[in-house]
Amino acid sequence: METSQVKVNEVARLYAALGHSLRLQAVMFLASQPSRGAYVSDVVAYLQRAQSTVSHHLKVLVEAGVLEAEPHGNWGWYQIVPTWLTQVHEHLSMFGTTTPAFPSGVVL
Amino acid sequence: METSQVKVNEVARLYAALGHSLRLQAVMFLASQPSRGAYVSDVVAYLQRAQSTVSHHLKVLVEAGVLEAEPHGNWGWYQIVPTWLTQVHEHLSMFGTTTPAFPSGVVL
DNA sequence: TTGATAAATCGAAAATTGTCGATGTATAGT
DNA sequence: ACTATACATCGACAATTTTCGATTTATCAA
Repeated sequence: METSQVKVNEVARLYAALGHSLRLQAVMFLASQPSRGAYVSDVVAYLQRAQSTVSHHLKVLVEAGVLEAEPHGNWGWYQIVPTWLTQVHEHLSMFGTTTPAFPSGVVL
Repeated sequence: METSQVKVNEVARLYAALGHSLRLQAVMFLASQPSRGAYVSDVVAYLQRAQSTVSHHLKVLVEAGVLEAEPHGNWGWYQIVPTWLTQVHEHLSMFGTTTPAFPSGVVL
């Protein structure tokens, strides 16, 4: 179905965002901060990559819904979206449902 | 550190494996089967892609630890690794969630 | 207003991934 | 042994992603 296909793409994008070691480390770094966020320059210092590279990855994480950006002055503040873990858990629960909506015709 | 770096790469590979709509659909399809597994030909019929393409994606999922392969005769049986959901939840718990480990209804 | 700083965006090269047809390999049935 | 079937693997091309330096934009401070 089209609607569930949209959801699949959405979830796949979420997993893909976490499916890169630099991005995963960035998320873990942000999650480890007491404020659950940090400035771009902090992430750059932590990941030891070019600033443009880090900006790119942070953008990917924002587009996937894992992070949210909140500029303070000309400092880029990024923090974990409070609900993203819940969303992941909800998505994972689909693997436990006994009767998902799949097209009929595929029979074992 | 190197040792935790290995773990990060491992987890990132797990997310990356799920971060492609075809592979995510394959996993959902297998999870929807009463036996939690299916033959390659069934997945091919479901995903409507070339057999070689499906084989490739199934291999990626096996290498990430999501699926396990078990040849029956010359039929390729693939099934969900019973513990992979647990692994994902374990990793997610490092982000400091208070969400229950398993949504209701999930059966491993 | 001028200069310095932080980060986003651009442009391009390198690396990785996705896709399919063709071929190879092993098994099952006759 | 021969044939058909199921799947893996190969080879090649296309598409996407990753990375960095350079540039641009915006903000702050003097």
